[in-house]
Amino acid sequence: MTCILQMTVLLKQNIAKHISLSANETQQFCALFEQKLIPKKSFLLREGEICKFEGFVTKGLFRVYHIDKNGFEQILYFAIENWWITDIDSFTAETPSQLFIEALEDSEVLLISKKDKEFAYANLPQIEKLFRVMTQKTHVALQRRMIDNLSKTAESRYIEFTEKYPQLLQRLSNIQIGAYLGITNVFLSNIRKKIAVKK
Amino acid sequence: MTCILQMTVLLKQNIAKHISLSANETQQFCALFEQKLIPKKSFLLREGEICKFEGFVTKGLFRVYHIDKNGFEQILYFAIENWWITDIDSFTAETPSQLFIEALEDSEVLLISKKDKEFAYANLPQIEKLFRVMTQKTHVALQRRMIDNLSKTAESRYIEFTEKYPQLLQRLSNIQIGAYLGITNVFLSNIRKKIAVKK
DNA sequence: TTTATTTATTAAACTAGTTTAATGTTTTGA
DNA sequence: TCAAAACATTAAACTAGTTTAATAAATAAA
Repeated sequence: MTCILQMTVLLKQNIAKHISLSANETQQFCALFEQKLIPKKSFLLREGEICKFEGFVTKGLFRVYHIDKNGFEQILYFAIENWWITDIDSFTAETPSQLFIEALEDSEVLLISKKDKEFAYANLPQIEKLFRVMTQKTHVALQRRMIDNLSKTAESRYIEFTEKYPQLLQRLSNIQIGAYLGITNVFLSNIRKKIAVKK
Repeated sequence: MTCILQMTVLLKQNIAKHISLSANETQQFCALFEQKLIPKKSFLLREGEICKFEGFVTKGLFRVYHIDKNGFEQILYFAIENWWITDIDSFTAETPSQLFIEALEDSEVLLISKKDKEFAYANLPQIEKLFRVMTQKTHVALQRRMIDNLSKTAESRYIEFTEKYPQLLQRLSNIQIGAYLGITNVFLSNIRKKIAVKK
């Protein structure tokens, strides 16, 4: 387990990537987080629960996914070190979540509660900007993914995934990658074979 | 053409749906918008341009879409009265847009420039919250659409579209609806026939 | 009002991706 | 370290959705 001071270094760096925030405000904001260890295969959130946190991953790997009425899983996103995780819908509206958040590796996160986040919005004016900017960036990325899913074949989506997230590729099974791309692992096997033959 | 005072009523109502803002601040913010008429089939934004505005639709209908390298169109969203339109990526990063925004009917929008929006962020503290909250809601909606596209057949996506946006259905061609759902208009015809037979 | 253009429908051949199932491989856990 | 479970691969039959093309219907333009 990493020491909490060391972990907030990552968080502070991440904040600085989005906005410029005084050392004092940064310190006050980071003090609102608490560390939690999530062992592999355990859940930070399950469908039906109300999401009480917003999290920043400092170690490990999570998947955020939905299970449809036929029992198939769709992965909304993966989160490794330096990524944020939450069910933004359940967190803000305080409604039961339709998502699962599961650790795929032994993981560590910094969590902030809804109450403390509201405290930050009320008392640290720049925090509102931080989350506006971050949500915008996340939204732009999802818009691009939406367009890709509407227009590209599974093969080119897979190739682009391998180019965009090479570090994730090593850490994920084909089943997980398929659930992100929207295809079965069987078809992903075919794609991989086809690509291998080409080379 | 509607009078500008009348149009800002819609804008004020829309703001009030997201946050509570004093009459004074509402007034100051709304004064930053200017009205523009966009005739049917003309463009508010074209690929390659830098998006200089954020817009609020007070009349008419727009589509925000991308054209892929094979010349096919993917519709990111439609916007009718009370919807906001922009290319958030191009607007914030000031990079060339990959999107087109086209009026499908004679339309009216209230536009705010980047400079005036930054003025609002700097001087009207609640405006930061307004756009954080709106971006969050938009993002939640896109997350749901993403999951639907990963898990549901075109037929059920079409049925859900007709249930969710009955007022849009009347105003759009099958070609537009198909480009939103990610299917060809030929296949959409098949779906419509199949549904009609069922009834 | 007539003509040109866009849109919707249908059919038929095709392709991308699924399903089921069998087999071998890797990982996990007691 | 051994057995069980999870994962990856392959094949074969199948289905959802595309492509091309022809025809009819609706809309727009002159």
